[in-house]
Amino acid sequence: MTRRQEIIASAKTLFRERGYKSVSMRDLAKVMNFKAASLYNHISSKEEILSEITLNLARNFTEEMKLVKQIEADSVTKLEAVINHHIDITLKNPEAIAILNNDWMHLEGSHFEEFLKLRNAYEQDLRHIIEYGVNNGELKANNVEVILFAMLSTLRTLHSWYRKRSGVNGQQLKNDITEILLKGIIDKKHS
Amino acid sequence: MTRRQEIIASAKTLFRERGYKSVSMRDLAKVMNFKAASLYNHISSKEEILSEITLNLARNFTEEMKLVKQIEADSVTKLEAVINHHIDITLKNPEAIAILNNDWMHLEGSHFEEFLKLRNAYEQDLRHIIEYGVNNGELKANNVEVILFAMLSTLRTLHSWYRKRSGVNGQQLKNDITEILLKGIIDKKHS
DNA sequence: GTCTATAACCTGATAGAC
DNA sequence: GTCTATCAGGTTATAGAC
Repeated sequence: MTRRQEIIASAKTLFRERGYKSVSMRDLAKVMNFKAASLYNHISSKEEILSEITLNLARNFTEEMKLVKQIEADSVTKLEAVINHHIDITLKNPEAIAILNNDWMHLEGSHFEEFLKLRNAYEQDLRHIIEYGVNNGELKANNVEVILFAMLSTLRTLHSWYRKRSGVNGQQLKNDITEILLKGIIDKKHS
Repeated sequence: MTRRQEIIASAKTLFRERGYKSVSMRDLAKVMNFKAASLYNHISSKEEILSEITLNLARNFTEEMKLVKQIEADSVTKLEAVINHHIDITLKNPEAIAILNNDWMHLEGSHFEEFLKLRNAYEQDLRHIIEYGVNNGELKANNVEVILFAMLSTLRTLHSWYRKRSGVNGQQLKNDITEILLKGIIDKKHS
């Protein structure tokens, strides 16, 4: 692991814990056991650390969505694939997801623009999958935007819940979340 | 509206837009059309503004949950009431909810402690409603924690989605979200 | 109740010795 | 590649004139 990677790894922990704006370069240097000035031999600015963390993750999501779009399947199967990919990424990168959710607005210039582009494209792809399912009768004719929002809200904040109960079984989590999001929580066998 | 209330109203907009840590007292004074020092005739610290915004809202949620606990009804009816209350509060205070979600960790001392206490109690009350429903067969025997998390994630981030499509009908929103959270999105009539 | 001035400190980032 | 020293500016908050 290069020094640069170590810096980014430490930043992930601190940024997640206290927020990007509350962590100073001196704070970051302290946990690395050297001085703030030395950080600049490995990175060129604080914002570069933020963009490396968030844009790598956003590109990761974009790649996974590309795979989902390529499979030949119905809408529900594709939604299950999106959920599974999202959970896989969350279990591997909970800190980066938290930072992306909370601090993306502190990206600057072209980094900010690239992030918005990737996020909007991801949402648009998921919207199309849902619309397709509504149009062919797989999904209820609810407001597509509300379905999209409910799914993304749950998936995007999974990291915060997973943190409190780590050690949870990944496959079990996928099953539970897929069941709840797609089929709801009411037991039809009742009453 | 007192000057103090005007300051807090302006702070709600700025804190939501850029985050508590990124808004300086000079920024806040500027939109009020006076100087930073003058703010201190009406408030005693920046953190006091944050705590007023977030703790008032958290107490509001606690009161609504108290009403839900008092009604005599089954689990599903209580969950519907929680969803309706949450949506009502969101439509009235979208800025405060965003700030509470993103910046609660910047509360200090007793404010921080009170917030955690209120939030944990709210989650615990909701957990009990869900557990009751699972035990009497109303709800599926999914992981209670996953159900709790999925509901709260959706409700807590509703403000961000509502912002982009304001003017949405409140009752329609309640119906859609209740349907999706409780009954899922798959159309059982299909295949 | 708002102002100017300022205290005391923190911020990201750079220059240059070693 | 890490250090010390420092720049140029920003931060919350206070003192005291008006």
